[in-house]
Amino acid sequence: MSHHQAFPEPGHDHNSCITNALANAEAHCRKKKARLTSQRRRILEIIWQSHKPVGAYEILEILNTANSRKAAPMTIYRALDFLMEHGLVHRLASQNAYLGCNHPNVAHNSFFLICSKCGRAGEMENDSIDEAIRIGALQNGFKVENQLVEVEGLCPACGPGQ
Amino acid sequence: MSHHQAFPEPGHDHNSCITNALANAEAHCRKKKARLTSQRRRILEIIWQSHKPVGAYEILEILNTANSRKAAPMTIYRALDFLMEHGLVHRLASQNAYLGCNHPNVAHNSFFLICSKCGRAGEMENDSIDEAIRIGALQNGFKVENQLVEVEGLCPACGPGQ
DNA sequence: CCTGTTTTGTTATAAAATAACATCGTCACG
DNA sequence: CGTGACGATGTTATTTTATAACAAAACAGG
Repeated sequence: MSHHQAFPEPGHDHNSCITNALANAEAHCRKKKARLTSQRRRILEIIWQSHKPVGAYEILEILNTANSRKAAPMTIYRALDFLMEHGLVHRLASQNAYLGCNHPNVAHNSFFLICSKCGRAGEMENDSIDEAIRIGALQNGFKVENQLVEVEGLCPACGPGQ
Repeated sequence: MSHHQAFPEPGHDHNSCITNALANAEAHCRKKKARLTSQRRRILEIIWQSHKPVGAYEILEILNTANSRKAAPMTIYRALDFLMEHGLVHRLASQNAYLGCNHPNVAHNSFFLICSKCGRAGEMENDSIDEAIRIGALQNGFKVENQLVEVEGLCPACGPGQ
């Protein structure tokens, strides 16, 4: 059993995911003296409403249905920039969408698993993949700086067993 | 030494890359009874002008500077759809750009190496990476259908040795 | 309280991709 | 040699995603 599963159980207590993520974010930002303003916090909270990656304009719409003041796209992208800079959110290039990260403090190369059925996404870390990529690249004389791994398939809840 | 290098030498005969790629494309389409029309061929040729991934609108511009008839973006995207469908071109999600593939016939999971200095990109295949991803995913109860690996770093020509 | 910096607001625009429908070409079949 | 159907292209409009540029507000630190 790994220290954290990429995909939570379907019936899990998601409120605690949210609470947890926000608490980690608070702590992380306090330590880094970064300003997790209420707006940024709110947007992070929206991102954590589910385990599905969320598009910037989706976030915008959610924010604006809740608020009477109407925000512009820039607002979202600026918050996302901040959140990504501090590792609180990752961007999934294959989806143009954003996913919360609940362990911003730990340095990590992330791999993303995206369920083609339910749309949820999970993050994992894996030294073997890292290593295989590093070696594969090196065989081509290539020095890795940065890697992007996004895997589509079936999550535990949607997989063949179910 | 592998049967094909992801990155060609800086001084290589690039005309032969182009010729080669187009010939492979012709052959592949003939076999598959797919219609590599002159427009599609032309766009493939533009993509092969370098080993750098090219954006759709870049292609458009190149096409339109050459021609008096002005094409619309749709034209490019349709050609790209065709070319991707037949494995003649891959899309790099991290760049919103397209890269020619010179071995459309061989079934392959591609990994892409993208040089952060010169912008060139190379394709490689690697069973170890495949396998590491499959296993890593499986440890999270996830069944892989499809994977995306795009690695940024320094190519042989730009790397620390140079 | 002032002051410089960071954050947010606002408007406009760029960049990437798709939708919908009309027209044209080509090829197989009669 | 038609002709009819299907695939390819043309055309216009629109959607989706993201950034630029500058003004106003909020805030930390002295």
